[in-house]
Amino acid sequence: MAERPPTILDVARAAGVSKSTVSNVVRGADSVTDQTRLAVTRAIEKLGYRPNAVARQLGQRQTKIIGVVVGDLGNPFYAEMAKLVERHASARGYAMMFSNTLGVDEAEHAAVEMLLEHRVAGLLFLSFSGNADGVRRKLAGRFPVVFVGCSEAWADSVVASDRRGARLATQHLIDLGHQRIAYLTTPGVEERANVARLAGWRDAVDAAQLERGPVIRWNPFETTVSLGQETVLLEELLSGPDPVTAVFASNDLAAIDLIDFCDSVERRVPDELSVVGFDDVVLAGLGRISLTTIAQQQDRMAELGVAALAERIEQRSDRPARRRLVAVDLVVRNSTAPPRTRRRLNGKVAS
Amino acid sequence: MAERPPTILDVARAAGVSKSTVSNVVRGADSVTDQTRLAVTRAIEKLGYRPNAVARQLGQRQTKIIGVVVGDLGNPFYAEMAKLVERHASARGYAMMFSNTLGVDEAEHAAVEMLLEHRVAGLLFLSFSGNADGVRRKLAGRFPVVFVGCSEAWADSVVASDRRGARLATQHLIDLGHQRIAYLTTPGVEERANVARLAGWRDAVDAAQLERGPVIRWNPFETTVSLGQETVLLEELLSGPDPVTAVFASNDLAAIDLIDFCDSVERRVPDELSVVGFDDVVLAGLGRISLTTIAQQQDRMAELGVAALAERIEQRSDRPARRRLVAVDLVVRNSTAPPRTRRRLNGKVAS
DNA sequence: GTGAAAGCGCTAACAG
DNA sequence: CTGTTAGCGCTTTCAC
Repeated sequence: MAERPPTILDVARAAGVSKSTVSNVVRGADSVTDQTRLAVTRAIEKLGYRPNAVARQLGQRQTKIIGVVVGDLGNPFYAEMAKLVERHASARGYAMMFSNTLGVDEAEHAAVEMLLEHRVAGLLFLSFSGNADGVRRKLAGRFPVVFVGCSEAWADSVVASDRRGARLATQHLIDLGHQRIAYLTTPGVEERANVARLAGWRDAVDAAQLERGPVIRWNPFETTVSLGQETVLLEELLSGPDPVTAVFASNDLAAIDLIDFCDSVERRVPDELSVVGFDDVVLAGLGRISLTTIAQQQDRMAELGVAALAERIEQRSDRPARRRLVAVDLVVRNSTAPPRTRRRLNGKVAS
Repeated sequence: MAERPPTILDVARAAGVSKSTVSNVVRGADSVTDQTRLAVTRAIEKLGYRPNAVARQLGQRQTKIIGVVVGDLGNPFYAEMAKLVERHASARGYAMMFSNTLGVDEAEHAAVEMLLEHRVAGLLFLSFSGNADGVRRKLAGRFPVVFVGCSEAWADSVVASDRRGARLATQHLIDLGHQRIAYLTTPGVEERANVARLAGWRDAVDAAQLERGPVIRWNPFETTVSLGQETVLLEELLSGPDPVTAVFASNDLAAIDLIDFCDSVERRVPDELSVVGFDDVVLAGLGRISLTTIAQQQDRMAELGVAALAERIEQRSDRPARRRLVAVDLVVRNSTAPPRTRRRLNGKVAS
């Protein structure tokens, strides 16, 4: 199959002009007579010529590809993000190469390396393993890089106002009357985001002069959790003499897993436990889940991220790294309610 | 920033050998003395040389990139599929370029064109717009193509046993005692798959000598559905004198939307309506959703798809297109139950 | 406006 | 084993 595809030279011959002329019309240069342009165009049609991007890239010493590294495409938040980034990038004429790192440091390293070998014009990180000094050294200051939804001091980034969102979420619980509010995180949550959200939770709890509830690390496959050094049963934390009545989870998936757990031990949400998440993944809006959460403006973030990267690529400016914060919104649904009530807020809040 | 990166020539000079020798060690050719290999390796380290994949591709007239076209990365089923494909492809040394077509014909066309310009080694479709004759003509028989989770007669494909799965699902409902079983589909379901699943539903209903229930086309944003030419309220279909007691939905998302709808009109699932889906997306397994469904072996499909594509790419054989069927399994959860035997009064919905 | 010629960084025979 | 020599398909000066 596949006898070699026609080249610019074949077109030139067929149209009776030179290589360069064909090149000029293909690239839409203005300095071409309508007549020759027509002749060339016809030859292109006739031969079914398709420009070879690889050759172009080599000639220009520059590609129109942006490399996207993402931890887990299976996570709906990232999948959505990837899709949006693709949209904005392709609107600007960039193609994308993807690399899924599964959150493994090594894989991330290899992914970056592969992308660089392909001479992508820039790198967009949708997630970044904390421990990646090697990557920083390789890239910092020499290569267009932008972080979206995560951030590193050495490059541009676009992030949601994590801390503010966490404050919002926690304040919502406080407003409902909760006194003992826990913070819960799971593996697979971006570490920086985690830290910021924890801080926001602390801000709100402290500002209300409440005692801080426990900070829980939970692996959803298990029934125990880590509390500092200790390991205790998750179930016990939620009951006991002075039970937690509300939990702010570091992201929606964690929140949903928690709700699932509550269902399994017949602890009712929100009657007996209020839960709020972070991200507002599609899932959270389903009637059966109806999770109160903090919504990130994903499309806006993708847009800004791609714009920042494009700027770095096209202007090669050396301005210092810039960090853009994108606002977040509290979305109240049915996973939160005042503590220990029989009554329940009925009716869904759509927005 | 970025003074040009070192080339193979710089390395050659630094190591005191020729270009080709460097090339030989970079590609891991065996015909190199340990001594020169060492010298070259050191020079590479020292200069921070990174092979230029673009140049290699041009030289070899062949890339190690596979182009993946997908309709909607936001759909968890596709996102998962994309991730798995990436895994298997990168295990075989292929990089991936993605293109999200949003299900738009035109975008799909453009995506294919862009991927071809980049001279991807092969194309893997995760979804394919029915109307794409142009694409077929462009590709059929001349270019390595494989369809995964969808299929076209003119290329290799790997699909789940849609028809068999649909039979399984429907039979499950029949076994539970349902007599009036509807088939429901929504936009965004692959047309081929839809047809096959519809056929499987028909098979089972007919084999059980039941009257065929309605075939419903529903756009989840609306409260009405299409029934052949007619448009009726979805709610009416489910109540009325001879109500549907079970629905086989063409995929999980449709099923979940239906359940959501039922919740909103207080029609209880599974007590008053049994629902089964298709795909077994992660979502379906959540306690609160607990959807009975047909599980596809996504990882297996991704693996076979990538393998088939790799074979086409590497062997350039002209064997006829092959279609592989991957088995599916019924996963019974809590969205299905025996029908309630009592009859309803016209127009009155029991509370 | 159009053509000629010199790369881009690497691979791939083929000599030595 | 290593070096020499052509390309790969296109871009990009720079003459004409």
